Amino acid sequence: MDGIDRKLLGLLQEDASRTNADMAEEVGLAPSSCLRRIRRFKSTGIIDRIVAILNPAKAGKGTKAIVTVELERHGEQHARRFLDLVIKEPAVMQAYSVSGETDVVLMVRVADMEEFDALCLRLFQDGSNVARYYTMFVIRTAKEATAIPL
Amino acid sequence: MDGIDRKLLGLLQEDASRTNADMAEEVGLAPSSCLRRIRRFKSTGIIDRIVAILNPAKAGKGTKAIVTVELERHGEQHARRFLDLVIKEPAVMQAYSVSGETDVVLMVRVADMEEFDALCLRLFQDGSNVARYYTMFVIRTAKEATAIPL
DNA sequence: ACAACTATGCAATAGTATTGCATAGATCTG
DNA sequence: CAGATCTATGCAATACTATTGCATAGTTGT
Repeated sequence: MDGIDRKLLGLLQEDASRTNADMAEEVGLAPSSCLRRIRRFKSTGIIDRIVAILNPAKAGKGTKAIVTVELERHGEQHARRFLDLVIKEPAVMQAYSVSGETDVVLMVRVADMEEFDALCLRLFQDGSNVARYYTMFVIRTAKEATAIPL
Repeated sequence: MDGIDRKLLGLLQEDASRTNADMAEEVGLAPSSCLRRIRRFKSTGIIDRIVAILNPAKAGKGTKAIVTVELERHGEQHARRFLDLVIKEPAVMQAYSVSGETDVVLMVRVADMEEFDALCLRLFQDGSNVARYYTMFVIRTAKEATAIPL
């Protein structure tokens, strides 16, 4: 993992649709050498996957909410049961167990309030082990990057 | 935007490194027709970009934190000034103005606590208009998708 | 019912990734 | 320190893939 590797990963995190020859020139390598490094990234798992990032508004999912959840019963078993429930929902894009006041944080993408309401009914119904939940609706997205700093 | 479009966008959100011919067969189109649809996604902006998603741990940024921020002085001018400050930090991957108890939510990726500490010193110093901030460290990532449900 | 527009498939072409091979550099070993 | 081993590199040939022109079929609007 040298400077060229970091530069390449940076380029790929910004735009993975560029041609290999193009990126090779930018980092100062021959196309074949460049390609072999990129392939190594994939085989070692540093690059997890190559994906298309959609524009949320144009994809009809313009509403984003951050939901913090306080569980009723804590402990491994109960926590896992709730998480297993939420990760099945496509609208729940991220789900984290966290330290602090609450136990779980969910990042949710929906079309509108109606869809959000329906989701909450499914996730926070009686028996889903949720004591309370707090919703923060995203008013403005100042930054939404996928690139990890290197 | 028909069923084939949604199927294609789904495939591209999962794996954008597949060959066009491959995906064309899966959705039941000729390669040329499939390619034209994908190109249209890009030109209309439904597809924002194609990127490499890195494995955070293997990229040396294994620590993630969700930071909620309460501003000292509210209002457009002051809020924007703080956001302009935070979006410059590569470690701040997402930054949102939100409704609710706090004003801003940051999603932060760092290597370790030392790096997090240094970041906080830069972001929450005197004069940055922050009244309080609350940090939730991610203990377990149950789900971290980039795909928007269609 | 006709015209205009759009999407499709085929086949030829252009562009790009991929591989084998010889070489240079780095690292290890006795 | 010399020799051996391993790894990365560049070049050039090859294989693969995207891309385009064109004729056709389907759809929409008047």
